[in-house]
Amino acid sequence: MPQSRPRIIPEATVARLAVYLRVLAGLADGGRSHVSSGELASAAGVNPAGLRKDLSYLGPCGVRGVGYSVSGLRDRLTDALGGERSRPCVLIGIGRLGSALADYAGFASRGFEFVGLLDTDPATVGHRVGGLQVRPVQELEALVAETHATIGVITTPAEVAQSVCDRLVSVGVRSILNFAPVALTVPAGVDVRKVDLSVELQVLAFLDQQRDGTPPLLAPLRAAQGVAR
Amino acid sequence: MPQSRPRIIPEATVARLAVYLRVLAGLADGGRSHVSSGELASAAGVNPAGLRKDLSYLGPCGVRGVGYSVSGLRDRLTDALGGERSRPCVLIGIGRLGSALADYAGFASRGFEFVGLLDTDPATVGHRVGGLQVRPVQELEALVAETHATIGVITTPAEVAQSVCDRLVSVGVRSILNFAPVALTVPAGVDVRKVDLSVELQVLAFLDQQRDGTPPLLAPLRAAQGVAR
DNA sequence: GCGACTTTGTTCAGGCGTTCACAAGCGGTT
DNA sequence: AACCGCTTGTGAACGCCTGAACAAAGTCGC
Ligand SMILES: NC(=O)c1ccc[n+]([C@@H]2O[C@H](COP(=O)([O-])OP(=O)(O)OC[C@H]3O[C@@H](n4cnc5c(N)ncnc54)[C@H](O)[C@@H]3O)[C@@H](O)[C@H]2O)c1
Ligand SMILES: NC(=O)c1ccc[n+]([C@@H]2O[C@H](COP(=O)([O-])OP(=O)(O)OC[C@H]3O[C@@H](n4cnc5c(N)ncnc54)[C@H](O)[C@@H]3O)[C@@H](O)[C@H]2O)c1
Repeated sequence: MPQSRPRIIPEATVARLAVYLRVLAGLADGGRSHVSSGELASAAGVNPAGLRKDLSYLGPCGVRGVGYSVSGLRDRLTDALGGERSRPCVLIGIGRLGSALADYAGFASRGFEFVGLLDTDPATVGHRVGGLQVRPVQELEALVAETHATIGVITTPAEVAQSVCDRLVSVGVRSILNFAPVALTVPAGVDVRKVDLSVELQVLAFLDQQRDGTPPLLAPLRAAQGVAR
Repeated sequence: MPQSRPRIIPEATVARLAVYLRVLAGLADGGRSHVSSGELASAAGVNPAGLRKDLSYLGPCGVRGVGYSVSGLRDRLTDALGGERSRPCVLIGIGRLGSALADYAGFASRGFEFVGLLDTDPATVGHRVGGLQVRPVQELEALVAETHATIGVITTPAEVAQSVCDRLVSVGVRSILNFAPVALTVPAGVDVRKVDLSVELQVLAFLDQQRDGTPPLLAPLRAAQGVAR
């Protein structure tokens, strides 16, 4: 009676589970059969105790005194994060960034497959990118209905991102990854994650200034471990 | 005697300040002179009270009963986040993703300027991308010394990311933005921020499954406001 | 078969971040 | 000049997450 699943998993933990899963995939390729929490944590760049806490949300999945079975834990994590089934995605805005994403092989290996590339630019529509032909954005609704895409990725200019988002939501897409520098408004029940590269650079600039300007009162204290977050 | 700065600013707040700054830039272009915390928060996709708390780290910068001066607040934020000075950046790995970043105009407008593009591939070296010529990666050390670059952006394959990172650190770069799916190890005093797109998709997949699988016990409760994080 | 060592799983405390609610302050109006 | 409404700034409570210490448990060696 494996009835220990119903525990809720914090979103921060989910993000780390995805990292562990990738590390485990690498270890499995390398032929390793077992790992300790310490080694896995080091490879993932986190605290060993935190890693064990994260894994404990899935119930016991290691063997005391030995560690974790690489393949066993990988399968468990795969399952917890949504199974192995392929997740069809649509990508809207096939410019420089969109093309890079469409071409990227690293998504397919995790089960994320682009089933539709959409753009308005007549010069772009019709081109093949990453094995797929770019289609006019007018076909968005039909394409989502046809392919049952569940994830929408927005790489259009910021001005049109909200309207694209609205169209995605209207045809049932409830998971959206947004690269445009705007805050999207969506109804409850729809999840949006935003990737904002300018903000990342700006935070680095701030930390840089803080380091040079006020060295005595650096906020907390960085772990001497030297492992980045 | 504007001596109220020494307060420390949480990193989460810094990231939001960068968002506010972008919204303010847009409002200034639109000719607005004042904004209320409510309007600004709505545009940034955050809670109004939280926004005011964020701004309070900079000391009082609004007028009660009126709101915030758009240009005044923008200047204050610009200053807090590292000033207006141009921040020279080097980009290593001019593949699909690297090219997209090098070509992007949105960074320069915030003061981030790429002063060096580096790659190993002989087929890529010499090409012009975004107004800059790609240089062989052997010149990394010389280029950083010459341009005084303070930020390094890594878009190489994961296998070589750590070695590239080490070289950047060895010549004094203390701010690194990493797109490769590995946890970089750096000495104390160096800041690394990681952008992991596979993880973002994986989190969306998890939320999707959670929604369909266990609707009754959704973790906290989503804000009815419908504003995404 | 037993003991000791290794590593997990969990509990506890501390810190951070977020949210709500209210008092203080300013402008406009009478 | 005083009042009223609007908006900021802040204090406090709450919840989440992180980091560390401890006990349970299984394996390996003898
Ligand atoms: N390129 C980067 O490195 C980078 C970095 C940070 C943020 N971004 C953001 O990502 C987004 C895309 O950036 P980019 O550099 O690829 O820009 P881009 O101009 O190269 O590409 C945008 C694409 O969207 C298409 N498009 C425009 N309107 C559309 C619509 N209504 N429906 C469908 N497609 C439409 C355009 O035809 C174009 O192909 C922008 O919002 C940008 O701010 C990009
Ligand atoms: N393209 C995407 O959408 C995407 C998405 C998520 C993550 N990533 C990650 O970003 C990184 C780059 O992705 P990409 O799609 O641009 O790959 P890519 O293969 O197109 O580009 C990588 C570039 O790095 C260069 N390179 C290799 N070794 C180098 C070295 N030692 N020094 C300098 N340059 C070197 C290569 O010549 C190539 O030009 C990868 O780590 C990838 O996992 C990419």
